[in-house]
Amino acid sequence: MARKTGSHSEITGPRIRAVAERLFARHGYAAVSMRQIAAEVGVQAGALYLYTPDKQSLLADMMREHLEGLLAALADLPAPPDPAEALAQFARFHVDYHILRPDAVFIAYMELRNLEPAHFAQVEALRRRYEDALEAILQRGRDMGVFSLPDTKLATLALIAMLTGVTNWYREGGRLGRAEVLGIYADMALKAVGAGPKR
Amino acid sequence: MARKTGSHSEITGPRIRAVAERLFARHGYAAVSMRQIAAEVGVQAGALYLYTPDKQSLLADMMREHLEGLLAALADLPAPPDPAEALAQFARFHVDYHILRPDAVFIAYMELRNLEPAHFAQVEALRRRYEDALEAILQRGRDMGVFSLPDTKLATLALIAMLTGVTNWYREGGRLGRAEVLGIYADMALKAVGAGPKR
DNA sequence: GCTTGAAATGAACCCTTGTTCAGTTTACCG
DNA sequence: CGGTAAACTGAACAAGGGTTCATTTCAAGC
Repeated sequence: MARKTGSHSEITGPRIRAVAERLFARHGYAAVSMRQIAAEVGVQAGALYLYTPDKQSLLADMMREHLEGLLAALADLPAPPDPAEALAQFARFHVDYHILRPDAVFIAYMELRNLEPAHFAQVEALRRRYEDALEAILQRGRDMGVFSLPDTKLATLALIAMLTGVTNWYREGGRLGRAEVLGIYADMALKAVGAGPKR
Repeated sequence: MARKTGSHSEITGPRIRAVAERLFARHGYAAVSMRQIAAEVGVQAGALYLYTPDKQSLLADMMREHLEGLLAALADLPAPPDPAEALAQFARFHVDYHILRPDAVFIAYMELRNLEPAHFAQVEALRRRYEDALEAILQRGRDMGVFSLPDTKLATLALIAMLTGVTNWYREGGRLGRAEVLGIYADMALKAVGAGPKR
């Protein structure tokens, strides 16, 4: 039988993913070598291949899992009937989720170009599904006359860019607290689409 | 004397920068080799070193020049007394400038991590100056009571992220024209800070 | 305690990297 | 037309890349 206590496989596997995520985010996928990852994990480079078929899969799996987690968390939210409330909830959710995972977010948005076509298509489809969720909210708000939007697709991308930008500067323990930041971004999002902030 | 007509140096130099810009934007600095650049220019790798001391300088110069151009263009704008007008002008300017140079923009925002500390400091200072220009507009609008902003620094970064996001999707000849896009972004920016769109 | 097999080593594989440089080409100047 | 210097080649360098694999380690189960 497989070993249990004392076995390292259940520790090394996740550690590789964690280290790779941090290094990829910090220096970029192409700039990080398998030997660097191995060194930080405390293992030889060859050992990495017990946990991943190759470097590319390490990246692709990481991105896919991040986006699947994001979509799953989004699906767990209630669906408020009021579009303004739905948008405020989305904005808070998005900022909060991204603030807590800056490395994964950065990689998912920046390393798309380093994916082979097959992996790229998978990841892009997931991202598209997420954007569609926001666009549906905007569409409904516009149909109900509470949002004023010349173009919902453009607004979707503009809002996501604005909200995701939080990862560029937010640091835990900084000048602004997390709750505060969520509120400000949600307000800006609501105002940007022509709805008053939720009180 | 130096040759003039027939000399390639005044052609090869700019071509190297142009090719490098496109490749860095497409694949990332670390993923592009000097041999790839040379091949696209139609020259041997060694010849690149007649025009740049090393690969790192190629990147750093590119980023510095982009940001200097951005700041110079910004400085050429008039300074409208009305904050809302100033913000609308800034938004239009930012989107327009970025739409026309997607590769340079992408590199300036994404390859910061690949700069050596000395180059990084220079580039970061330029970017900071640009952000400060927008923050000054927001600050003045808030002081005059026409913008409602809990935090001007956060708003600055949120707006820049939103506006810069245009490079993620805008393509010349697409569904929306450039003028149209400028207008929509400017409106969203104004609304986001609590000012009505300029008419 | 001995066997077993998963976990990890460490050396090797071949390829590509950034960079250098002695030598060749080329087109202008005098 | 010959000399000159700029522009470029092409081969070499040492270092590091991703990946493989025969071998060693060692805790778990009998």
